[in-house]
Amino acid sequence: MSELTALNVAATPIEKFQEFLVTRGMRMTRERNIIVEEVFASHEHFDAEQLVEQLSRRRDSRRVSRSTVFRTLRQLVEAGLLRSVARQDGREVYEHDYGYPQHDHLICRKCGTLIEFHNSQIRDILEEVARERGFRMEAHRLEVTGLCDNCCRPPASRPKKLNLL
Amino acid sequence: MSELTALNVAATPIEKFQEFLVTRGMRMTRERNIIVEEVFASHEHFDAEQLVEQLSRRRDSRRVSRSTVFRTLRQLVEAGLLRSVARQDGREVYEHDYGYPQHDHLICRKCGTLIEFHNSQIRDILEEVARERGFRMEAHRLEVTGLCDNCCRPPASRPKKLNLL
DNA sequence: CTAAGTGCAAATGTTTTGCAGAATC
DNA sequence: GATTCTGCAAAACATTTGCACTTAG
Repeated sequence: MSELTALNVAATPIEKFQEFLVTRGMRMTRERNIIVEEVFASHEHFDAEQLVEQLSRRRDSRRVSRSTVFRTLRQLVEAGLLRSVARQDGREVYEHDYGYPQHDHLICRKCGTLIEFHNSQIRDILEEVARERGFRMEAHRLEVTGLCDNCCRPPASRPKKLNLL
Repeated sequence: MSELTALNVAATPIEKFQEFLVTRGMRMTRERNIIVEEVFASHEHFDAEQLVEQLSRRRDSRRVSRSTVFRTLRQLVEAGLLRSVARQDGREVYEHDYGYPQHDHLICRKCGTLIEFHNSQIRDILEEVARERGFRMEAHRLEVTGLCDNCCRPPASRPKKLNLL
C-alpha cells in the first residue's frame, strides 16, 4: 500500500540527502542534485578537485561552481552519505558511506592505489577500547600505508632480455 | 669496553637523527638540534604552529625560523623520530615515534582531547590482512573519533541550583 | 515573497620554495 | 672551500567566505 512512507529503507542517496536538508531548513537545489548524481554514479574514490574538474567546466545548465562543490561535499559528509577516508597529496579523499559496507584501506605510498578491506574484529576491538575509556565512538579512520603487491618487488619487468652480462 | 659503538641501542633522539642525516650527506646544525631538543622535551602532541610559536620568537641564538621548523618536521618524520597521528583544524598533529610504544588515538570531536590506547591485536590483524593482499605494511594511522567521557553527558555541571521550576 | 543558495573573486591558513647570505664538515 | 642550511619573503595549495544576484518553497 505504501511505497516508502514511514521507513526510509533503501532510499536513494538523493532521497537521503533530501531528508537531511529538510530537517535543517535547507533546500534541494539543482546543483546539489547534480553533485549527488555525479558522486554516486560510480564507486571510485575521489577528491574535491576531480569533482570540480568534472562539474565546473560544463557549459550547459549542469555546471556547478567550485565553491558549491566544496560546500556540498561538506554537507554530504555531515549527512552521512560520504566519508573522507584518507588524505593524498594534500587533498581529502572521499568515498561512499551510505549504503556501502564498512571497510578500511591499504594505501600504496608509491602508486597511490587504495585497496579496500573489511575486518569485523577491528570494529569490535575499537568498541571495547572505547567503552573502557568512557568514550562514545562515532567513527574511525584507518589508513594502512606501505607498498602494494606491484610496487613491492624490483622491476621484474624486463623478463626476456638476458642481462647475465 | 664500548659504550654504544656498533649497536645503537638506547640512542638519544639527537643521536638517532644524526645517524639519519649522515647517511644522507646532510648535516647536524644548531637549528636541527634545537628543534629535536624542544620536541623531545615533553611527550605532548603538538602541531607545527605550536612549535613555530615557541621557537620563532626567541631573541637569542636559539631562535629558529618557520621554514626551518617545517623542513625539519618533515625530516624527523622521515627519520622515524616523529609520526603524524591525526589532523586537527587543518593542521597535522605530531607525536614521538622513536622510543615510544605503538599506540593509536581516540579523538574527541568536541574538546579535541587525544586519548592514547594500545591494542596489540590491531597490529596483528593488519599484518594478516596485508599479507593476504601481498601488501607490505609500513605504518598505519588509526583515528577513532567521537565524544570523550567529559563531553558525553549534558551539563551536569550546575548541581546545586534547584531548577525544578 | 522571503529565506536560502550560487558564483565569483578575494581571502584564509597551512605548508613549500627560490634565493642570497651563513654555517658545517 | 665546497656543499648544505637558514631565513626571508613570496608562492603554492586546498579550502572558505563576503557579497550581489538567483532560486526554491
